[in-house]
Amino acid sequence: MVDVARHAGVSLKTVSRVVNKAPNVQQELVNRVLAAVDELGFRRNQLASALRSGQQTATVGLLIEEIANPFYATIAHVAAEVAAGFDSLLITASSEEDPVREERLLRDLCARRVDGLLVVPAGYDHAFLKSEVEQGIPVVFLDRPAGGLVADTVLLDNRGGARAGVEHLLTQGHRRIGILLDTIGVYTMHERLGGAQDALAAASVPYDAGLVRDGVRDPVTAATAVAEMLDSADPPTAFFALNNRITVGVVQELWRRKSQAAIVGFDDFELSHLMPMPLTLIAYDTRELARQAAELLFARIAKESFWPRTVVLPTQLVQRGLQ
Amino acid sequence: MVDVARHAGVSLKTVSRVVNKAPNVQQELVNRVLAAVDELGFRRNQLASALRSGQQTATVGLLIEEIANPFYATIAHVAAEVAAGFDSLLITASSEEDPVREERLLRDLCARRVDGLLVVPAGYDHAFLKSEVEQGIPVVFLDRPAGGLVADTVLLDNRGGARAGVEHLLTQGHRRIGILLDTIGVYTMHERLGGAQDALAAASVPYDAGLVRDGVRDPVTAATAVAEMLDSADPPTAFFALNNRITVGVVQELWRRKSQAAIVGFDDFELSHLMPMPLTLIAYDTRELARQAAELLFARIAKESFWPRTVVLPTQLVQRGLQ
DNA sequence: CACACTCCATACAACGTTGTCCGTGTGGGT
DNA sequence: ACCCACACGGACAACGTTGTATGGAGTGTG
Repeated sequence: MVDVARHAGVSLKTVSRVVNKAPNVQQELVNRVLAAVDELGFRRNQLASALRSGQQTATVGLLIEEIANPFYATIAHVAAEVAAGFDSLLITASSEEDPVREERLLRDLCARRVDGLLVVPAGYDHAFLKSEVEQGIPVVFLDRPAGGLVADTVLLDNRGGARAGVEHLLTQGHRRIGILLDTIGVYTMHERLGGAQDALAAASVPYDAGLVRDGVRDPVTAATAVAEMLDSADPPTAFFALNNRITVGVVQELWRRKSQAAIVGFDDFELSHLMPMPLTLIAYDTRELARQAAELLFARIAKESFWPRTVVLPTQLVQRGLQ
Repeated sequence: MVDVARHAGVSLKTVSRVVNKAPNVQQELVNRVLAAVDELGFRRNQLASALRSGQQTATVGLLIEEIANPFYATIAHVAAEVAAGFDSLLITASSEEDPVREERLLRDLCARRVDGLLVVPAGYDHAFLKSEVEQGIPVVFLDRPAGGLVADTVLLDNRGGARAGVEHLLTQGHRRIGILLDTIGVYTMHERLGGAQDALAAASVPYDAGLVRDGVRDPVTAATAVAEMLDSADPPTAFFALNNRITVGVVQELWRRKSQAAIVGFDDFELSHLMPMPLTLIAYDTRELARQAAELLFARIAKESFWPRTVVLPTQLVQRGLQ
């Protein structure tokens, strides 16, 4: 800035005024300064600026599990969109479902003095964020609730959606329903399984733990699990897949052996309508999930104070696949 | 830090030494300081740290078109992985194919003093980055080359891949091949179309501009274009889709009308093997593309000096879809 | 001609941290 | 008793920017 001032023949302070679009500067000087800025290729140092003038880094942290997953990619997209509306950029970090990594990344983001945090929790204890929150960094959790911390949260109606999905199978006469899920420890999986159990109980269908498989991490293990269950003595006539990767695996195996078993899956996915068999899916608006969370965060950043909110978004039963 | 020093009964300087893991500090003092850090919830201010000690923000900028697109999501994932290996975080920004937005975002990233930039260009002129590069911010371009700037670049063999794809159709006897592409102005599209023309010319098949449709932005317009071409007087017997969104649209329309036309598509995609008809796809290793670019960038950041490199990665013809 | 007002220069401190230099005390080796 | 390395404190400047304060030149007003 000193160079720019010299080059434009004005004072350092005037350059600062121009760069910050402060009023009370003659148009001619503004032009001279801008010309000098252009000529010297000057860019104001955001670090120094943020350091000096209180705390506005115009940067927001987003912590997700894995950016390659379309669900989180959508969240990142919407969050970036909302952030852009507030002239902010997004630092996206992936915890890979590892609570240790999660804590390290969140601390790092705080050290960078981001204006706020959007977090899809991987761990169960976020008490370590308490001091940061007290020091004024707003945090909004989405998709999963925080542990040991009262904070704004935006969730999906996992339980209600799962219940509706299983009810759909029950009204079609299915009584033996294979249920496939990823890690039971993850909040969403736990809730969805709970919803399925609710539906079974409401219809007085006994809950058979032998029909439930957990640790189904990807399409391949899902296909294997389906094969085993279908080859058992009393096979299921329908499957409930608790996420879209599992749904894909189930489709693959059922199609391979031309099975007529029904499928209900949690999560819609991009090419679901091109799948070779009818699917009933529990869909929801991922964009809306992210939008609400991001806007909540920026409301907090703008110092709007209100009690921590928890928003729960509805799900919807839809029919997909080639008929 | 002053508070921490007081609380631990040591000097400010010693706290700095401990926080920076400098040698020559007694273990007992280290423990006292760390205890005080923990108790007061102190986090070193990265901004101030980076400002003072030269330039190491441990942050890298990634500019892509759109994070919701799985191709870019994969790039973001790998870039973040590599960055994590260097204890860095990623600021991801989406240009949405808008050169104006691109320039604004890149300037913003430079103002934040990122250690380096990974850029998938949207515009054609990146001369404005020259001064930044001279000031020491390394830039690596990927998937598309930069305009008006000599810099490290990692590309795919778009032309060779497209040529191989069309050659595949030609050897199967197809002579009328419908070609569908997105904006011709985009580098990748231009190269792929060029490769297709190369193949046609090599086989002495006349190039019929009536068989080429551009401006095919999504699956729906692709399906419409396919319908129109099939309903024309002399319909194509095969289609070459220049990206995966177009491929999906072609599949949809061909399946709807039970057409036997052949498909070759550029880009593989996640559920391609579950598509209801055989597809020949030009696949490539997106992860490798991103990995090479990211590692090139960090090599530059580590001040390894060598002539700007251009790396071109091969493509591969693969068979997909339910047979 | 005194007065207020605008526009700007100059000077200085501060944001939180780190590099440098110097000074001091301690313990170990000759 | 000597020297020396080591561990630490204290003081200060600096990174690039912005907020505050002060004063001066120029313009317009009564």
